[in-house]
Amino acid sequence: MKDENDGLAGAEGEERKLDFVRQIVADDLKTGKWNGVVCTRFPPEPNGYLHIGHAKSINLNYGIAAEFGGKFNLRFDDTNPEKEEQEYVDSIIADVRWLGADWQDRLFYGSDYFQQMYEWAVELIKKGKAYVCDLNADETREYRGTLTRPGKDSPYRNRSVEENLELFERMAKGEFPDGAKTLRARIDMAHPNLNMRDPIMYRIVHERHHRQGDRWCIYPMYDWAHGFEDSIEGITHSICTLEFENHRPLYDWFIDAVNEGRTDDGSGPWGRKIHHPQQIEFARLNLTYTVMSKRKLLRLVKERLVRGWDDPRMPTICGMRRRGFSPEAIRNFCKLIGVNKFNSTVEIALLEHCLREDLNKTSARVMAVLRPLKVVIDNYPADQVEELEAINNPEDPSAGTRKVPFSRELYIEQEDFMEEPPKKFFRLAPGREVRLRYAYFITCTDVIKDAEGNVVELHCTYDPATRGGDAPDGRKVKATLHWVSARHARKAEVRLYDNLFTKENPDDVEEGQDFTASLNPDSLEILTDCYVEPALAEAKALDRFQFERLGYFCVDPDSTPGTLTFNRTVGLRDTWARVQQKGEAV
RNA sequence: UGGGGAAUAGUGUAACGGUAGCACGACUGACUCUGGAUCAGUUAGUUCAGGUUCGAAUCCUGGUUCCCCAGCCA
Repeated sequence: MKDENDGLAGAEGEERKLDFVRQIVADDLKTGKWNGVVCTRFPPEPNGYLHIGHAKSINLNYGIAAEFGGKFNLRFDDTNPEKEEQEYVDSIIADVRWLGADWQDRLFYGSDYFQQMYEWAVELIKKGKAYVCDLNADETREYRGTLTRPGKDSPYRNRSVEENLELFERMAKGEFPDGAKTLRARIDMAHPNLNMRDPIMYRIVHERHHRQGDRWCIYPMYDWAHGFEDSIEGITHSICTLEFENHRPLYDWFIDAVNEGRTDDGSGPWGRKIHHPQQIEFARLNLTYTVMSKRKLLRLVKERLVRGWDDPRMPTICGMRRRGFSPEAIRNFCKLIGVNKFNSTVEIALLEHCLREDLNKTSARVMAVLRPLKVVIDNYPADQVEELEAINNPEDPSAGTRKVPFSRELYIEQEDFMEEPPKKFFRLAPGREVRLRYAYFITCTDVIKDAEGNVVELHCTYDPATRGGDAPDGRKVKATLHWVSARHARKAEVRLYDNLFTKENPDDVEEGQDFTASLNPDSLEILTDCYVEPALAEAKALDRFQFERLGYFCVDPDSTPGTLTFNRTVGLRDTWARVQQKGEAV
């Protein structure tokens, strides 16, 4: 922790630029506002899977704790039994851990504080700051007024403390049906901030809670619960997203209401003051060509528009993991996008940059042919096999080398051959010589076609003097192709992914349509006739590789020794594809 | 129309009254046994109008635009 603390200054010793949240934390540390304590938290509601937007929050909160020598809590904000499930709790724990945030032994549940919250609610009633209201949901809305018109007081607003106490107790005992009564804060029905118009603190819900069982039938609302969850845990900086800015006055009001009549030494009538954290809001992450709201992601899953929460096209953490993302790539992305107070949309290209940057350094290279074209080396002995040495990772010499089998019949990529090549096409063509990576120079001598005129097989000759890939006479070739030996290759299925949506902003649709109208029909392409080099036979789920010249690939959990299955995480930067596109554009 | 926030290259983000910088993208070129990686370079910006100041992205005034709020969701 010490090192990272020192890391406030960059490696070169220059000041690291602090985002506005870190600036606040640094200032608080300087002024001693919290006596040198820093405590943050990530407070997900277990009603969905985590996505890349949550990763931004996790990295912010955990990063601050780590950098400033503080603590980081993982806390489930499980105050609504109707939406929350253990499945989500489990997935969130796994995802936060995978992302590398360490909460040590501080895994908490807001629902564990229900009794304390209940007692504070009783205290507010006694202080005349809360009342039981019999208005139903529709009436409550009517009484609330509108953005421009003030609300009006509930007819139940002036019940006596005794009556409120009795009614609230009976609510908690389960004497009333769902929705019959609420406990509300007595603030100001004419307040310009609607959140302050006597907000509901408790509602009646006869529903089994995933942790509390049937112990409660009244459940606290977010505004009432959240500040106390932070307070109880000693959170110093309660970091949340922009839409809660309007709720901050209420966050503060509730804690101040409890603290009224309390003192620092506990001498007053209500005892010792409770901790009052500072809420700070930042802008949530938006990414081009994807959606980030839980509601929309849930819809994609429920309507089977994707294969599930962990579909590799999803921006969920589990989807990205299955796609082949590394936590490091995601962390670095979060570092680059920064933190601010205004809505912005980050280009997916930046995420892909971070991905490639990490994968380039860490992925073992391997050869695979996605769309095979058979090549016969006519002058190579029919029963000969050579083991050629290949480098596992040019970016990491310690990764060593491996042997790749070479024989007379090979597969190369269909797109690496053109019968009538345009000027800028450097790869194989009739009469042209190219290099097979780590193997030999070959020259195309004959093209075999089927009845429709499709190229189905190539005949070539090889130059035995170029073994290993270098010509002793110093002659050069303009292209190096990847290949696999037909006899030794393993068959594989490869799933290619593209953006899930065709539009930068999927919500940019015509009247009457919704974001599903922007779904990309070509976001998944399954190739079943692929060949990979034999070294891959042992690959395990989630192992990451670079298929040379093609991109980064990851073993899908569906993969079995019999049917190897890979996901394309992201392609390599492809200069040739761009040259081609420009050619088409002209 | 009430209240709360916010505006810096195409995108994301710095500059805290003193030369508007960085990253991604795009485009050149060098190098290369991955048309990858790497390296060098080019491109392009302070929402607008006033004011204060020797000096304004930064301070002040006014305008414009965008986001959030009327769940017994979080």
